[in-house]
Amino acid sequence: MTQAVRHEEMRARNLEVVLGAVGRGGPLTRAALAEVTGLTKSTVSKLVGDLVDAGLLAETGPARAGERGRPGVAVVLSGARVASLGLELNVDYLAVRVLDLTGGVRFAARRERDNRGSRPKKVLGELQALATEALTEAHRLGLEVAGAVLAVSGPVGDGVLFSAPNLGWQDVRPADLLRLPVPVELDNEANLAALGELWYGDGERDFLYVSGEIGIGAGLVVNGTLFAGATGLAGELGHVVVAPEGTPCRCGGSGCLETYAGQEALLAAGNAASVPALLAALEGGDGPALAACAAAGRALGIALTSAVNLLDLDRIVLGGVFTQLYPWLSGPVSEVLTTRLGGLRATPPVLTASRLGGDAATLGAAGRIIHRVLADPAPFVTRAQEA
Amino acid sequence: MTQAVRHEEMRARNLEVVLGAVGRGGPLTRAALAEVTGLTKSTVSKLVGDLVDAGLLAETGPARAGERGRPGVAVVLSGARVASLGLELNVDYLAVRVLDLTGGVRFAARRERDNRGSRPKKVLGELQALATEALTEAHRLGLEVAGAVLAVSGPVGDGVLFSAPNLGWQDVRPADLLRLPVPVELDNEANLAALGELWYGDGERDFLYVSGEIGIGAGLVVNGTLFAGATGLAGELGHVVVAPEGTPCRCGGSGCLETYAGQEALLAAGNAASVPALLAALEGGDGPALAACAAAGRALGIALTSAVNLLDLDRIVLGGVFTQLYPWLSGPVSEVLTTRLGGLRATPPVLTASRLGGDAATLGAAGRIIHRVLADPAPFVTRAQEA
DNA sequence: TTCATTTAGTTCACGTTGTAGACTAAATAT
DNA sequence: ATATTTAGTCTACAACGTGAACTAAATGAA
Repeated sequence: MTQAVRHEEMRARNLEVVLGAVGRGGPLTRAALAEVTGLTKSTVSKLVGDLVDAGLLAETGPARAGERGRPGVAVVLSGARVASLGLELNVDYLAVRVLDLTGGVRFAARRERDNRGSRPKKVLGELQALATEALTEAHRLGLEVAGAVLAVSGPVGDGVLFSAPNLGWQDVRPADLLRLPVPVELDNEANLAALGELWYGDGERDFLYVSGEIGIGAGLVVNGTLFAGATGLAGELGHVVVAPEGTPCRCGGSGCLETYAGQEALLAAGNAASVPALLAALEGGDGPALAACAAAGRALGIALTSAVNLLDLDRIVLGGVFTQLYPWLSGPVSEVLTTRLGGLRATPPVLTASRLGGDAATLGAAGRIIHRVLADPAPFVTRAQEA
Repeated sequence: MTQAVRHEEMRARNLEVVLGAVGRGGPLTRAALAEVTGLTKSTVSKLVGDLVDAGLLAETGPARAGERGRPGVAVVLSGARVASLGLELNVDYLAVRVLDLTGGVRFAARRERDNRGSRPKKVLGELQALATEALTEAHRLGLEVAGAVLAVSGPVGDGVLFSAPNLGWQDVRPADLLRLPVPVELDNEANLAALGELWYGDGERDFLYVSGEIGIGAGLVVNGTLFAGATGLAGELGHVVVAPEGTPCRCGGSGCLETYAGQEALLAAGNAASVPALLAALEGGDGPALAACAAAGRALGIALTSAVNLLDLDRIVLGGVFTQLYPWLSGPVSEVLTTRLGGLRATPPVLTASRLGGDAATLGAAGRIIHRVLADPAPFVTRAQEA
């Protein structure tokens, strides 16, 4: 239901409109903002003034020199006040990242460590230490950290990580074990990585981000918005059926994509002990490794065919392990997509490797808080007091 | 991008808030509306007055008799002014329906006729005649028809019906051949039927509506909103892969759901010449017919498993031919869903037959216009003139 | 150099809309 | 009959955006 609009909400919405226009349109003068937003110059002036006072916008030098007329003063997003904390808990590493309002990385750290089989308390304790470092640094830089988001691999709902196949965890509430002075939210790694690609990638607004790890997840972005389904569990690409009578899967079904293109299946089929080993074998032209990738690619192509038909996808971004395997996967995947979708779609979907690689999840996690501030700056803005 | 909010938009939004609250909350007094919306009594009074003057709300008799205090006057949606026209072009029939703001059916007609192979011009000419009847009747009832929406089976975009497998049409612009005094929009039958179930069904706000015809389409409703994908082509359930090395499909792929559960496959496997014949055979316990349905059900179950994993579905509504075949399909479909999803979801999705049956599409088509008026009533409301 | 022209930004009286609380209206309870 | 309670209206007021006048700061022409 739409909420009632009072004067306060009108102002809040217009603050957002101005801030958003600057965020998208680069440096803009007040006059240009009036043009773009449809508000009058007076209104824009007031709003910009308040946003500058709040530390969300900053004036740059005079713009547009050399032309006739008084040059305007352009404003840009200011990274001086608000920041956010992105956290990632992966099988092989822990990562944190502090982002300011402009998308600038103010702090980033990553600790390689094997979390397989470790107890939640221990792993989250280490993450807490890392996060505290990040918060300390943010504080030293004079930044107000508006919140934190933690990315985990596995289905998430209501603050609970239902299961983490790669860690062997079940029904964990990370926020309870992660005592931080800022509120911590939890979300799925694939969803957050998709948002990372959306906000800090190449500017595409419609795509499916596929995260290949032990499990295979996906995050769907449509018109610049994440689609998470009714309860936030959408994107379980790993259990899309690729062969109804195929290999049994831990989910209870059989022939799920995961049993053909999941990390474990890939390594087993490629006779490799680890992903680096598999990569080395592939680069060395090793037969089983190449065959394993080709088979995984075809399976992925079939699952993606179903996904394209259901979700209407024009662009697919391969992330996680698939980013590194992209040179060996893209051929078979594209081939399957092209043959199977030729009769239905004018052009097959564009396939690319993730541009952000392993940074996507922390960028998306931190970006989520940043974009919440951009979408509703009012709480950070004090009404200008008429002297 | 959010648009700037001026006083006019503030008022427009609040008109919507009040109208929407009445639409959802049944008869409500001004006092109750103030409570519900968070607006003050004075504001609500003004807005309600204008909406009543506009013919969008109507006062009913005094509410809440027998209690202490002055009884309030409840208002309800008024069906007296605005109406809309829903049109459906199906293989076997043409249908029209006039709906008023309350969802009341003011006119409905359906002409059975076999449109297979007919030229677009001829079929749409007949539809135009039927639609004109409907508009005449609406006019006689004093209703202002705000618009019309036409439901067709097949992928649609930008007013173009790209292909209609059941009719043998390609790249038709129905609105051009359908000269009516109201603007005509075009949309996919599965999407519109899904909206019909949402607005005039049993009030569920999250479900996948599956339309089984010659092709198999689907409309996804999440949180009361239709999900149509980036270009409006989402929901092509018929070409979800059910068996990668299976029966070749007209789409260029093979093993698509359509080749197992599409109407043609069903009739062929069941040795029946038509759907009524198949139904008769099923009721008579005919072996091949029963086997055909069971096989189609299993295939549908596999495709829906993929859909549930990708879209996070809690509820699936079977429409089109599947509604009539529901007694024979639900068993195998449920069984497959339960086994294959058991390890992933707490409860398997609820499976039901469409409640509206063949009426869903025209209801959704007409409802689309109605809900557009409900979502933005301002154009219909004249500012009250202070005498 | 001077001044017209052009564009940017600010100021202020005003219009529109929602607010708060007093006021009127219409019912039941005592 | 009168107090009490709830509904709805009325009116002075406040919040916010508007529009036009005004000031500021640049270029270009005389």
